[in-house]
Amino acid sequence: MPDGPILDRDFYRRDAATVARNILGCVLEHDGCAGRIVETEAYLGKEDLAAHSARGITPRTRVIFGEPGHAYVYFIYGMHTCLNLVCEPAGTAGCVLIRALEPVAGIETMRARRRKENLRDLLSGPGKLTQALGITLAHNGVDVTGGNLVVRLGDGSKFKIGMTPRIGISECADWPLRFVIEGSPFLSRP
DNA sequence: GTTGCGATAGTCT
DNA sequence: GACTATCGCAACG
Repeated sequence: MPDGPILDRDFYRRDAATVARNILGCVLEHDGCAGRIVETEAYLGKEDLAAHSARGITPRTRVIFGEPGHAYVYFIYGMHTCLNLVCEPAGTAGCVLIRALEPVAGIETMRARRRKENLRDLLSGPGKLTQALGITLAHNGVDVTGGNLVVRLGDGSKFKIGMTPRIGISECADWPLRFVIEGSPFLSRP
């Protein structure tokens, strides 16, 4: 299992694009399953019309405006859940969508949950990784700086960061806020 | 390997 | 009542 230090709240108390870039290579861990973060997207506050927080605080978006270092989990397309990490100081909206991971630990459990054998089918998409790790709507609002859902610092290995437009949105579709570990075989899309 | 489409339900207008 | 920050499978080449 990974043993790096858990990222603290100050790590998340910055703008979403900075956190999205800096969290690449870190390890997301939940209940014995873990994966290295290889793909993220930043969602900003008010001027980012693609963000759920763009139209202010609602029952659903409340946690995005809260303390950084918490999980924002939402339900989409009638069958999938996606995991975000809340950034920016309390009162300011901003979050990072975790889009893809490289399998690190708990691989047999993840295979069983996904009903797929191939490592590249386990965590290569926002809906897939929540299913593989066992993350549900019950995790909405939980603290990720301590508990059974945490992010740890990576092993320090070097990689090249790529920037592209975000996937699956129509507003602000040309903003380069998707960050990837270039060349990783575990991305949701190259 | 690539493209196209249907499934399915919460959230907001 | 419209619209999704998606996925998997079927039909092609």
